[in-house]
Amino acid sequence: MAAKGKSIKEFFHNRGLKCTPQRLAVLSILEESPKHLSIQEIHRRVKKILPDTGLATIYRTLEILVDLGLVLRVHQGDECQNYVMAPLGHQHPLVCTDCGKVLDFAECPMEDVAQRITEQTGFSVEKHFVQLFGKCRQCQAPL
Amino acid sequence: MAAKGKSIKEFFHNRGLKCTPQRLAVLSILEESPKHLSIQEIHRRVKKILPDTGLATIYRTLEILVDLGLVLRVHQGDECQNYVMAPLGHQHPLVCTDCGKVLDFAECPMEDVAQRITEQTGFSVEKHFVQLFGKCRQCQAPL
DNA sequence: GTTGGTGCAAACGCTTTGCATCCAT
DNA sequence: ATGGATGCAAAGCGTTTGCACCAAC
Repeated sequence: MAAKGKSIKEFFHNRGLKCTPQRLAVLSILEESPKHLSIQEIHRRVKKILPDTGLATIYRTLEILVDLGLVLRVHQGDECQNYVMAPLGHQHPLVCTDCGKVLDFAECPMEDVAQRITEQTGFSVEKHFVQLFGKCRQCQAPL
Repeated sequence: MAAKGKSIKEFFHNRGLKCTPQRLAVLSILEESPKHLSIQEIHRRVKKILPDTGLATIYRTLEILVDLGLVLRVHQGDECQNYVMAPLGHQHPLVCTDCGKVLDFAECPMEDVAQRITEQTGFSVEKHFVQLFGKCRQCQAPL
């Protein structure tokens, strides 16, 4: 996180994109949030830092960040517009259904499964989408 | 599928719901489709059988069918309003990104993973959402 | 005969778009 | 300086809702 400022800037520049305060704000908000956020919530938080930010900018920014692979879109039942920072390696979200917090787990059993599916059905698996839901340690604890 | 007509009817009645031609039409369309369908596509097909069917009915019907667990909502990238018949046992969809066809695979490695996650993090996994994407045998074949 | 279901059309709300302005480079 | 990014407001469009009528029970 320390040298992130510079590398992010380069990251944008290398792709012919500008590094704007709005984009940095969205990134920093997602980075600091343990749970996925809705577009509305992201907008609300960005406006605390940059009060004039329009909702359209949030939409445009998130689209770019998802394209860049920095941010992940999370689908949960009816809720299809939630976003989290993309984990660095290959990981999957572990979403707490109580508090909405998101952990990650790196272990991925899908490679093996994919292999077997290809052998059995001829279907070649190219990607997978996995999300786990449950209760985090705190939310399990009696209050 | 033979004695389905009667059991479906009872299925609705047992829940205080009526068994209408529109609901049966949606079910039969989903049953006969190997791939998931969008709301618009379902509407189009229902109208071939019942020309006066309104779009609102499709929305209302799908919501009920999903609640009943008969139908599954599929999320694929930006497309969040696609529906397939729910597989009977515990299965996961295998979606072909070319033709949209959906196969199922019953093998589920998640139980083991869930166990290990609980041991390592204290997070208790209650459910999981898994979708695989790739190319089915036909779509891999050279044309 | 009841009551839930349907069709229609209007309302709604989220998302996208056009355009003038601004600012990162 | 200049082209991409932003803010604003309007347009667009998928989804939901209200209500009168209809049909399953």
